[in-house]
Amino acid sequence: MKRPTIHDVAAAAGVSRGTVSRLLNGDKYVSPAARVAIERAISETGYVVNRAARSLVTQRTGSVVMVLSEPHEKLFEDPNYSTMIRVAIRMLAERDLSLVMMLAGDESDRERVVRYVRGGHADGVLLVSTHAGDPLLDALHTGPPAVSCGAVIGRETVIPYAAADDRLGARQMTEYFVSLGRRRIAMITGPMDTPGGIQRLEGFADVLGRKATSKLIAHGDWTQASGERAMTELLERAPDIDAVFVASDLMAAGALAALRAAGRRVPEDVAVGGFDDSSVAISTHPPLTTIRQPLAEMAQETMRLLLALIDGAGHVDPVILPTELVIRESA
Amino acid sequence: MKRPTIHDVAAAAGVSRGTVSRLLNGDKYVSPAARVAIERAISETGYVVNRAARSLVTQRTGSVVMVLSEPHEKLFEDPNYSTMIRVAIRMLAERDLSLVMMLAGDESDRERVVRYVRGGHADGVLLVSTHAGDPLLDALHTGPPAVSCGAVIGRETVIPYAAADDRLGARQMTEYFVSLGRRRIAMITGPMDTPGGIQRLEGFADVLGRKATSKLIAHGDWTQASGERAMTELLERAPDIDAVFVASDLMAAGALAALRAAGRRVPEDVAVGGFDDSSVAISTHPPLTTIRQPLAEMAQETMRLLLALIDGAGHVDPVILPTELVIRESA
DNA sequence: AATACTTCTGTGAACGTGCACAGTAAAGCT
DNA sequence: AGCTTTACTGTGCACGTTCACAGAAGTATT
Repeated sequence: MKRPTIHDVAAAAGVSRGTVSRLLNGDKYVSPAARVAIERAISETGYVVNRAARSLVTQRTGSVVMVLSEPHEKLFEDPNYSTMIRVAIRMLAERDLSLVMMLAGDESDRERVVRYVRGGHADGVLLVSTHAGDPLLDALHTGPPAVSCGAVIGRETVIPYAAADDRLGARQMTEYFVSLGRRRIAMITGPMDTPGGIQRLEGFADVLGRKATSKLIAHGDWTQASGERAMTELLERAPDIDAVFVASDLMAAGALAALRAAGRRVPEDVAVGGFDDSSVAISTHPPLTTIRQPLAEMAQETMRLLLALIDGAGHVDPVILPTELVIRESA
Repeated sequence: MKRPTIHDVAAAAGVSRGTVSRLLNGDKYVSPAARVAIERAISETGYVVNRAARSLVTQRTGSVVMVLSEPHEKLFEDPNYSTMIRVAIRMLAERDLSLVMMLAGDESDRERVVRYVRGGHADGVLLVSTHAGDPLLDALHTGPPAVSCGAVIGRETVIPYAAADDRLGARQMTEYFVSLGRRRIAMITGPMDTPGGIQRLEGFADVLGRKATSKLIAHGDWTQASGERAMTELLERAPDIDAVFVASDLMAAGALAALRAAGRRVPEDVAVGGFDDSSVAISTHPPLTTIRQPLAEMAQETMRLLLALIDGAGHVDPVILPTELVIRESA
């Protein structure tokens, strides 16, 4: 059996297509009598508007595409995405928009994304974890509005974003270490081509000044294994470390393992601070003292920016949200 | 500037729409000369086919919808989803299909999903973590093909699925405990309206027979907190427990915390076994001995089933994949 | 030489919708 | 009474594509 069209509804309600269309699109100028007749006809026939036909004439698609730019292997290690996805679906659904997901891990992926967006298949683009200098960015310059959750390095003024105040968070943790009387404070950073990588290090340096020597700084790539590696390295370079600020909880979990292997007690010998307040923070032993990022709000604000742009706002300002120190047992 | 249409391409190549359309849709009967002319015209104009227009006539949408049926709060605690999403995007992209995400946490969500699917906006439906008796299921009976990652209780014969052999996995872990000489083996299950909840308990009982008394069984809801609660409960009921099989790694992390709080050493006093081999398994202390589920393969097989059905296969058989014991330090 | 087949091409119709426009009837105003 | 305004309704066209069909040109078969 064929799906009912707007024609069928109109016939059942004894009006014309135009009137049904007006009701559907929230136009005024529909008489109360027509309104009830149409509403009844819709529920009787089980009519659902055909998005394809609508898109064809309105030049809008009713969907937003979320582009995940992580290389494939380590995609989704970060619980960050989950929140973003959930919030995006939710806020889009309210406006009857749907969320399409695409990967942009390698060149062919990126090409596909560009074709998709250029082809006018999305009303908006939601960038997640896009790295500096991603070739995608140039291609996206034209086309529907794009926003990012977390700043895109080098495009801060071009691509609106909502992000946590990474630098503030790093300062909060470092100051906390100082207040505890720790003297030799090290840091494990994220990749230096990500905002979190750069700004958390900046916050660390803000507090420690010249005491933040390169000997006390090691780099990771957000993975647990890299955290473990970096910690081992730090312990070799500076065995007298009494605190370490790790730029993510997952890496901190790795650092804990390395410290345990080296026979250091946490927090007695070495205080450990994480970042994110993700679910791993409470599954480690000891539970991690960390910096809470307001993930849900970040996602919400990102979506707010995108929706505003889709609605025709010419310009929107980035949003920076405060972080918060969460004290548990690792420091 | 307007986007080029198939007309523009045809004009640029000096042929008619029909010929371009034939080339695009892989039809034979396109002369070599026309072929090169069209291909050149496409790349010169930057033409991208308009999916809405195509959908309108083909009655296909070029997209598959993934329906996440978790209640909102605890959505995505499970890394399971991430793999499924990644694999789905990947396999769909190969066929130029896109993935749309929808939530079905509450009644209004479900209604939206039904409208969407009934409205013909998806060529296939991908169910994830759908609970027994979900009202969505009846509504989905008609419409495009639907499959599930993990069995849907009560619909095993109606909705094809790919899943891990939960029962086998549970047997593997329980037998391992027995082989270690453990005598008082307890279990923390998942919710009893999920396949993982039911079948992992069945496997446990398969091995222990009447020794699996209700005193030694507690129920959780997959969350870490519930694992901790259940463990505490078990310790009260049966203080002489020397092993516990926990139906998920996340709950096992909770159980570890409870054991630590009770002063039991792991694995010396109590051996702990998890299930999933998710990322938390290596971030706990001690790292969890667990049952590996082949998540990626499960996702792949699920997609294979769905794609086969979309291609017109009338019937496909469920796929059950073997699990594997991963020995770490908790048992 | 006539016929049939193969390979290729162009054309018109249809898919279901929104929108501009024309039109109607009633009410309000001068 | 005539004119303008308001509230509402119906109609034709366009959106960009695929598909069925008709037909042309060349080749093989009788």
